[in-house]
Amino acid sequence: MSGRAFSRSFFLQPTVEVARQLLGALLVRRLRRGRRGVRLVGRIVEVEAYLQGDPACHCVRVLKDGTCVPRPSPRNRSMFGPPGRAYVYFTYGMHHAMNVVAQKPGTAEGVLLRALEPLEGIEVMAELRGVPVHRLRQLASGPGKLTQAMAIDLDLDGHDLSKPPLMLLQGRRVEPDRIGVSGRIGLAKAGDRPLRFFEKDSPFVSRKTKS
DNA sequence: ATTAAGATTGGCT
DNA sequence: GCCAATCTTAATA
Repeated sequence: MSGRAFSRSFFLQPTVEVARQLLGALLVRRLRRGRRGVRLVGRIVEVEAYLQGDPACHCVRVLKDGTCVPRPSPRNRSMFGPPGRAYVYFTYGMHHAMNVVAQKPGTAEGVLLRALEPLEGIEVMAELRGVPVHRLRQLASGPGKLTQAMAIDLDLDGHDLSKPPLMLLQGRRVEPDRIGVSGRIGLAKAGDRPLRFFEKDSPFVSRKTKS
């Protein structure tokens, strides 16, 4: 199960295209467990794109007249940085979520990783999640579950995803007719835009698909 | 300084 | 389906 990192130019494509093409890619986490090293691998099956001029994006401020302006802040600074890095944030007082940063520095767009198909290191993932090993579908079917299963937290904010201990590698491509599209989940604003992409057949995607 | 909302999850009805 | 948990961030004063 090898695979190579994505090129810089990959992340400079339109972010929606980056999102679609990240389906099928592998997220690989190297962890130290006591004296041993462990490798956790998941295949990306669900993502959402967050764009400039998008009221739902953390990097945008919505003015009274409805216009959106970039809003750099300590939390979202990774999104304004180089592409191919991680933007990890903490929310609801208990969950982390991870994005892959796209576009050149200064342009804050990214792809939220929402669900993985667990492939390797499943026992460790289950332990990190606090669920029985056989409950495969509960391991990473949601942005908060995914980060918990892969031991991703704020320490990895800004991390270059072409290097250990957290890598994004090319996998087998998901054919366009196998990709489902819907509105994004859990948003107060702009939830209607078709910016969520998922593998239609996968039992590992998160739940409610509004649309 | 104060406060409201949040790219969620899990448990309960 | 509904709601509490939990606390940081960002907006408002």
